[in-house]
Amino acid sequence: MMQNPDNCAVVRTMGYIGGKWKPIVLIRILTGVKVRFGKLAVQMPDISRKILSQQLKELEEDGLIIRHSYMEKPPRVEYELSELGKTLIPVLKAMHDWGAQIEDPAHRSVWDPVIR
Amino acid sequence: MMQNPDNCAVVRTMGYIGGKWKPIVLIRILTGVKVRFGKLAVQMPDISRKILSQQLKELEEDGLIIRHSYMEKPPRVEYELSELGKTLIPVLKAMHDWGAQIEDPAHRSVWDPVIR
DNA sequence: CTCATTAGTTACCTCTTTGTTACCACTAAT
DNA sequence: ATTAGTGGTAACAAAGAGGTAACTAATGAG
Repeated sequence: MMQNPDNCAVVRTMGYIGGKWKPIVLIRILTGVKVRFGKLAVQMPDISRKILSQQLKELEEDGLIIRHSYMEKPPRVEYELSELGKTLIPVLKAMHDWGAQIEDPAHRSVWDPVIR
Repeated sequence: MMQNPDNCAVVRTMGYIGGKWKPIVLIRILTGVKVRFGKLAVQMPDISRKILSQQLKELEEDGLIIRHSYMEKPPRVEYELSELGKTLIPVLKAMHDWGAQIEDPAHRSVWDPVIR
């Protein structure tokens, strides 16, 4: 009966999105359109490029996002949500809604223009 | 437009439940009944008592749970979900449902007998 | 008298996560 | 020749999370 955390569904979820930046990165990617690495980096100035690429790699290894690498010079890499990643949308939305309701910040959320 | 993570609703939510053990502890407490420290510790053998009391203190400081301390010897302390904590239930449920769906474990979830 | 009980706290240590800085390879444009 | 643009990586530093063992105090059991 959930003796160890590996059997706990919530812990499993945390294993996927529990990183410090994972949820934000996912939200930036779930717009549906493919996003380039550089664009993500500009949108999130507080996360260094190394950490960003590290988080993206982990998300890809976990099968939540898909990485498209076009062998061009200069390089072009695009990320998009996988089918598995899309199933996370309700979770991210619930987390967003709660955080938005706790303290009403004077800014437009990423969800508003995208998910409506 | 969400330049820094402090303005992001998802990051704010993670600040409340982002710890490794926070969601599990919350789920154990949300049964509605007051729970004693020792019972929680027994239910979650993988979390040390020190970390458990630390997480409980943080959850209390964040206003998610209420701590009832009866000045007895030996001490008796009971925890229950606060009103604010109850608003987290949909989030925890979403996280649970996703984790349960990813890989169907052969065990009964905490939700099943409690939330129906 | 001594031990067990309960819910911690404190000091000390390790392991993991996160962050900073510098650098690469290649092309096109200046 | 040099610079800008792209998507990174390697080496190192810092911060955070988590763990163990020892200690507290009043009462009741043996």
